[in-house]
Amino acid sequence: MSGARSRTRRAILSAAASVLARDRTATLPAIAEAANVGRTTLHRYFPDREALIRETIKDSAEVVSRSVQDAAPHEGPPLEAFRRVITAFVDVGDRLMFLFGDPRLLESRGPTSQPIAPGDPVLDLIRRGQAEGVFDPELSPFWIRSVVWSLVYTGCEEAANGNLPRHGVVSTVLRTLENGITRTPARSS
Amino acid sequence: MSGARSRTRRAILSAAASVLARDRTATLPAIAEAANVGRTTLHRYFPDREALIRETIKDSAEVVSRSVQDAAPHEGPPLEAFRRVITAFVDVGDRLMFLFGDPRLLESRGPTSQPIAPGDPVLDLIRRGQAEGVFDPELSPFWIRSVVWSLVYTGCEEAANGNLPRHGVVSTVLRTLENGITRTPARSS
DNA sequence: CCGGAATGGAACGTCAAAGTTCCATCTTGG
DNA sequence: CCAAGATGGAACTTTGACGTTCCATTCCGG
Repeated sequence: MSGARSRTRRAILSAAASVLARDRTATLPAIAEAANVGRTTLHRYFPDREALIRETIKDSAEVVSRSVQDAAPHEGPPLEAFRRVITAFVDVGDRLMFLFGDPRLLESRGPTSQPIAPGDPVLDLIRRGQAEGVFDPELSPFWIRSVVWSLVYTGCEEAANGNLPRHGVVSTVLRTLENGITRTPARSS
Repeated sequence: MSGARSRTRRAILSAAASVLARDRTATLPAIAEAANVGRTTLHRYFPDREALIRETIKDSAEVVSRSVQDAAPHEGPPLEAFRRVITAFVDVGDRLMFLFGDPRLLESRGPTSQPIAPGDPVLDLIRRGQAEGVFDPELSPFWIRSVVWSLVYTGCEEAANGNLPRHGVVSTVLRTLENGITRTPARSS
């Protein structure tokens, strides 16, 4: 694959994730325009809408997965690793909002498929945190993971709407995740 | 408006919220079938899709708002009132998932419109809780409200997917909201 | 500089959803 | 019981996205 093709393909996938994150009913022409390519070109790379969605999911999953791996979730104290992971998530907020914006997206593609992080390092991190007595052992690791996604998603949304400064997303999400919404009762860190 | 018309209208609005919550691209025939009415009847009540969506939002907002008011958020200790509100939210989970499932829904309808709870009692409750030293005063009330919606939504979703027992949603969401995901360090209740 | 690759635009056919009309049937209040 | 209202089904037109084809133009590596 030539350099041009590779570049065009990435541009389309990136634009698709971004546009579809905000409106999953976005038309193909709209996506093509966002990617600065003609509608014809889009069809040349992805025969139909279904293929585009499928490839965009795959690509976004890879981007997110790589971002998480770079955060080295299995190294260091759980809370610190956790902070790195959250930061990584926020950095790829667009892809995350695309992947989790549509509840049906991740279900409808293959049974028990785990598009995000095969062998999910985040789940491992959560379990490790519980084993070391840092995370609440009474909450299911799956629930905790859902909460993490949910709050990161909400943080990105608030930032997108201007209700929260970009740089404040990570700290706000982290504070909420660690303490909930109640006043912090001077805990032994 | 006769009794029959009123009943049919409610059935359509309820079905629309339920179906659209799971798939916002659902067709009108699908909604009509879910409401047990003919497609013709649906068009008789709502001229076009736009009108149906608009009225469904309005109706769902009223249902949620009434549910919150019944929870008496301004009475009693903030934490207890808060528990009642969360329970009320989960009870109308279908409507909530419809209202917040699409980020564009609440933005695109009227500028600065606050379809949910005009004069929002939930915000008042949050502010009261902060004033009384129960809720974290460093988090924005708007952020806290978003977190509440987000976690209730996630809880309903997990329940819908069978990952969480119906009756456990409220307690799990509450525990997470109050403590976050970290181990609870024997706090003075 | 050149030839193939890549792109964009225009035009066309296809198709499903949306919206409309008409009429037969059923329900219901008086 | 009866008439007005409410409903459902069938058939039709319209609309817009989708997918395809063809060709002119631009880009880029050799």
